[in-house]
Amino acid sequence: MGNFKKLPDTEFEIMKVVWANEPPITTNMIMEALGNKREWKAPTVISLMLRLVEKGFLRTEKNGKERTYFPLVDKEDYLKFETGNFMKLYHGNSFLSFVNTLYDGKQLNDDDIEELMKWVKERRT
Amino acid sequence: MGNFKKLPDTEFEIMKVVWANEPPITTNMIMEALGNKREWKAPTVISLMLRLVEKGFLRTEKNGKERTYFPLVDKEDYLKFETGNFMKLYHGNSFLSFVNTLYDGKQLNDDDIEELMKWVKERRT
DNA sequence: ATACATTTTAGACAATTGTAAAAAATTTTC
DNA sequence: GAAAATTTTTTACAATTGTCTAAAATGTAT
Repeated sequence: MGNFKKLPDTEFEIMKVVWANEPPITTNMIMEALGNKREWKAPTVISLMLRLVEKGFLRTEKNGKERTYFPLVDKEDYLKFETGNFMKLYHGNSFLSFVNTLYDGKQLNDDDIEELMKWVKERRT
Repeated sequence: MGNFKKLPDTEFEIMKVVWANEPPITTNMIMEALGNKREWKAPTVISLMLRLVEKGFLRTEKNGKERTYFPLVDKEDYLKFETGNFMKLYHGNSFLSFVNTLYDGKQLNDDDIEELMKWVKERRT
């Protein structure tokens, strides 16, 4: 669980692929998954994975010439961390400030609110 | 209006103080406002302000030995930008993903939800 | 075994960020 | 108006991030 440090964008992007796939993860999985988004050369990917290992987000094993990776951090836990961070930093932990900003920025539509109402009702059982 | 680039933490911290005060802003205002949080030397603050000028977030004037600064970007606009960014990057723009994460992380309590309901009702006039 | 293909390692480099010492400019005070 | 005080300018430097080239390691096909 918690007590992370924020990941740089590229490392987080790698983690998203890691979380979306069944371990063991290979460099190739990453490169294929990001194929069109990122035109990374193999050493780029490998060096990012290495940094993630150093930071404790992945562990790695060597099998023959290949290297495989396994996540050590849960997506949910990391998202909680980032989300809490964000709320504190940009909205002083005010949920309403967040909602208003989203709404003003037209990122929150009636469907979202509908869904939300459902969520609230369910939660109130 | 929009089209910003994300500010580094320290620069954003400066901007928060800028936004919270009536311009013209001086280096001293910043240093006092952050006094306990940040033990910055004067040149540190000045160099951060300079970077903000270069990035188009502030403009500056020289009056005698002092220099004063004025915001060129609205807090609301910048928050919209950061918030949109965040939602895309960490929640794939799903409001429910966000709410669930907050809730699981115990950053969202019943009062928040109460407030939110009020907000929704008002908005529906 | 040899040459080829694939993957990793090592090392590097420029841009950005966080921070400030030393030097210069300007104002205040005696 | 010279010395002291304040503020800015210049310059710098280490850590981090984004990216890769060249070299080494290992596996595969002949």
